[in-house]
Amino acid sequence: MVKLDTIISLAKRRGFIFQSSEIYGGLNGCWDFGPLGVELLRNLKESWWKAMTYRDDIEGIDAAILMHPKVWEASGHVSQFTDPMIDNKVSKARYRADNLIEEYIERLKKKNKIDVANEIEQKLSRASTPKDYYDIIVEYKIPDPVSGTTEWTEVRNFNLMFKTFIGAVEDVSSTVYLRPETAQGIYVNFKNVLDCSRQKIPFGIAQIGKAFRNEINTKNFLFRTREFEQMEMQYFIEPGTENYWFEYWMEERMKWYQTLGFKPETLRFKEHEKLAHYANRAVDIEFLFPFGWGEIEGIHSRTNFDLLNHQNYSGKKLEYVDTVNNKRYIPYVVETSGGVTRTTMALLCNAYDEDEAPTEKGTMEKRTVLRFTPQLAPIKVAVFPLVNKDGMPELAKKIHQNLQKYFKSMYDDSGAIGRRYRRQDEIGTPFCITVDGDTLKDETVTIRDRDSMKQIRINISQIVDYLKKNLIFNI
RNA sequence: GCGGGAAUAGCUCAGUUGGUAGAGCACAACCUUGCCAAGGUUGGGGUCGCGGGUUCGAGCCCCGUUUCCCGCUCCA
Repeated sequence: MVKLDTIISLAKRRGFIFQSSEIYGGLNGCWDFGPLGVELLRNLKESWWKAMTYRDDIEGIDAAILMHPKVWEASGHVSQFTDPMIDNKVSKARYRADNLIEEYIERLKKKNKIDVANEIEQKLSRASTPKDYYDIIVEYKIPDPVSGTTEWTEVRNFNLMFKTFIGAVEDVSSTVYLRPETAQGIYVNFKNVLDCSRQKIPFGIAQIGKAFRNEINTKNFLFRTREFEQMEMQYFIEPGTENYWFEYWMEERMKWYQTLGFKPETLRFKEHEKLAHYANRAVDIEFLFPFGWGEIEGIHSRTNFDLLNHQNYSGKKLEYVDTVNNKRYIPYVVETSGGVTRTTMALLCNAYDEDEAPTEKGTMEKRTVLRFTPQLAPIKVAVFPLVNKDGMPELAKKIHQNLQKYFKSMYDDSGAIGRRYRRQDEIGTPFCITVDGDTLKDETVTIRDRDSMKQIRINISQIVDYLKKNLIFNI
């Protein structure tokens, strides 16, 4: 397994990913995409957009990041997207207060102190404010597992939503949030899309966009960041059909990740045991990162939780009327929520490989190669003159300029030919075209394949068709 | 948030008991080169993460801080 350091170093060196505000010392957990990174990112999003919206039953939207504050009251984010944290003054360990209490209950149960355990459990189930949690911890003298002491700070609520202000006055009435998920932009537009699109249930709405969470910790390069991009699709269905559609989307989504070139053994489903308040089933698609398994997409059965709450909070009917079967209901939702940023990192990890390539002298040398599936590769094709004379550079440039109309192409005449192949290998360019002496005579060029390093010879007029054939998504 | 490690050129790193910075690769130009990098010549690029302090003098010592990595914790 490749080390994360290796990926970070290559990403920096070749212009995939830079640290945010690097000249000022960086900003914790924030990263910028460089020239190659942004191509990879856009190719990924393009692939998802096509897979989701190039079908009859899904429409796309692009909602604003800033939304009415009531959206987040209705969704439960204002009250529940919050971690009640408590610090032990001796060990300086920090815990989520509710987790601390739950662990204590478990320990009591193991010691057969069932009565006390049940009593605390009762109180925990009614607790919602920081003070509620604090009172339980004090009343039952719950100790710190690390230090064994009961010297606790107050419980403080960390809401994970970023706040900002609309207009000149910075107060409660002007407070808005940066969206912590893109899904709500879809729910609040459910009626609009339904009314304009002539869709019938079941149908979905897809969206790609940035979301923001004021995480206490960022971690593992792009994996946990405060600003990230999501690709989400909310599929609206008739209540009672959620199990069918859940299975359907699990399968569809896993198939899609496989078309991106992920090795099957690096992907798995992970069923959630503890469910969030809005869900009645949740499964993650996980990728095997250098640091272990990590979620890249969540598939959630969200019932009618969100639409029902938006109906209640807004006072606007969000029902679906099925005129054929004479039914009316608030639709259930099966959500597929993919992380664009995380998947881009996963693609880099998955693509990274080292093998051996022959040298001029006939020995073998280490070769670094990013094995992106051709459709995702930042640069699709590079064009070289074999040597810089006899009109080869001019002809190669002409071929490159023509290809640039269709594909991201690169021209390179610097250094030995083998070196130029290696440069392209390291950034994952799937095809390299070389103009040589024969090209001047019979208008044929060689096309060299990144993975096999094998070459075939074709006519200049066939290049575009050849590349098109190999660069179209097969989904 | 805790513990550990690290930060010197784009990357990987060296830098003597403190005496005002080097290598390899990369990059640019030219030459060479007839298919798998590390031939030649020349060149650009660093206030040693940032801020203080000690000192005649700090990349090196001290304090603070930022950022990254690893392990815990956390991830409605």
